[in-house]
Amino acid sequence: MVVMRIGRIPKQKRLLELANEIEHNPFITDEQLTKKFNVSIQTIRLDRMELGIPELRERIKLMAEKSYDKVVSLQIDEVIGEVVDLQLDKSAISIFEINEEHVFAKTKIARGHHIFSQGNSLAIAVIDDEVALTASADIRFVRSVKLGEKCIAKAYVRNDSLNRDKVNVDVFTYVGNELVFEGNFVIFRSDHKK
Amino acid sequence: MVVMRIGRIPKQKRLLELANEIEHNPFITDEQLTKKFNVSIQTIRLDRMELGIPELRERIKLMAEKSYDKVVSLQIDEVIGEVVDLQLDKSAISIFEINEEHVFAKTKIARGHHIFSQGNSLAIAVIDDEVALTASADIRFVRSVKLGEKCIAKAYVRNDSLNRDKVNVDVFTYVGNELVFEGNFVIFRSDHKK
DNA sequence: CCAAAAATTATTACCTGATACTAAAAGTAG
DNA sequence: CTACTTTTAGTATCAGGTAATAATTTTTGG
Repeated sequence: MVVMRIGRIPKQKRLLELANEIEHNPFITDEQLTKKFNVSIQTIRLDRMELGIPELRERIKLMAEKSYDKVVSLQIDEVIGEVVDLQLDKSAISIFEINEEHVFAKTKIARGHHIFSQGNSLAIAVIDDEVALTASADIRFVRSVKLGEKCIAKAYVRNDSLNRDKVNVDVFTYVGNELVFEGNFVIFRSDHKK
Repeated sequence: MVVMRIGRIPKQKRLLELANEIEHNPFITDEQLTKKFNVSIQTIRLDRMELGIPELRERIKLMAEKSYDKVVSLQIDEVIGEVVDLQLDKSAISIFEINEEHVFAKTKIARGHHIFSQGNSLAIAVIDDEVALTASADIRFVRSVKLGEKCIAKAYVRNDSLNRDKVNVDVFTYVGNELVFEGNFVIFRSDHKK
């Protein structure tokens, strides 16, 4: 068995530390790593091989590609959550999963505005109009939503409105069959073209 | 005056198209650009110089750094907007500037949920408690907010509440001295420790 | 203690996508 | 024709690597 003696840190430990170092500083070169670990550049490269960590240039390229995709997808998210059903001017359903970036670090409970955002953007999406803006809303958070839970929002357009420029949309959001949020949104529409 | 004859596109036009090409495909090499524009690689490089566009590797590095910063700052944003004044259990003020990612592409009007998010997170921040959650809210979007406008949200804790577990917070958001949003938030607090 | 195995270091050739610089050729205007 | 701009060509150099082969050092089993 291979057991390193004193004087230099053992290989296994170095591998762990190397992976860690690159993780939280992806912009470090092999050259700089040799100084950190007091080993030759070849050792660093063998280590990277073993760990399956690509070279600096590949790493930053991957990061850039990832963020580039994100920018594109950020412009796609006309709706917070994924619309699974849409009947214009009638009803709509969207699904939104709560993950780390949506919760309070301490409690792992979703921040209210994300739940609101899902409902609000669905209420906007269901309105078949060029320009639809939220005028006001009356909302209630029935119970808190936790990390990992899937929120299913259902929006219903109330057609009892007298005024054609204002539409009432009711939104109910569920986790499973438990109601977690409800809201009544008053939406302004620019001009109804149908 | 320099006016190019037929056969090749004029320099000024090429410069514009080059900037455009790199803008929406930052991962293109000078070599690939020579084929697109049918000029030598030196010309491409002179053009980049003139336009102040860095080389491929610099470009993707900048993108990666930007996204790396974003990941870090995403975890900092306990509050949407920048808190400029905070008197716990009394009042708070935050500033939030509307930029491209917050508006509808067509109209350049801010999506309602961002305005809501600023108000909601400020209402949470002003409550001096370990766990504070939004129970319900009654909100009104007074006028639409446009790209580039700075929203100043002011939150006031109403201390007329009988129930110590529920707190009412009023939020008024202004652009300049125009009211754009108002909301009354009912916040649940876990246990008041003072 | 000694030989085999493991780990590390050294060396060399090569790659991509550039910069920096010098020089020459081609096109264009007056 | 000539002054000027634009474009092309060529060379040297760089960073930050890959790939492969060999040599050296360290460790350990027995």
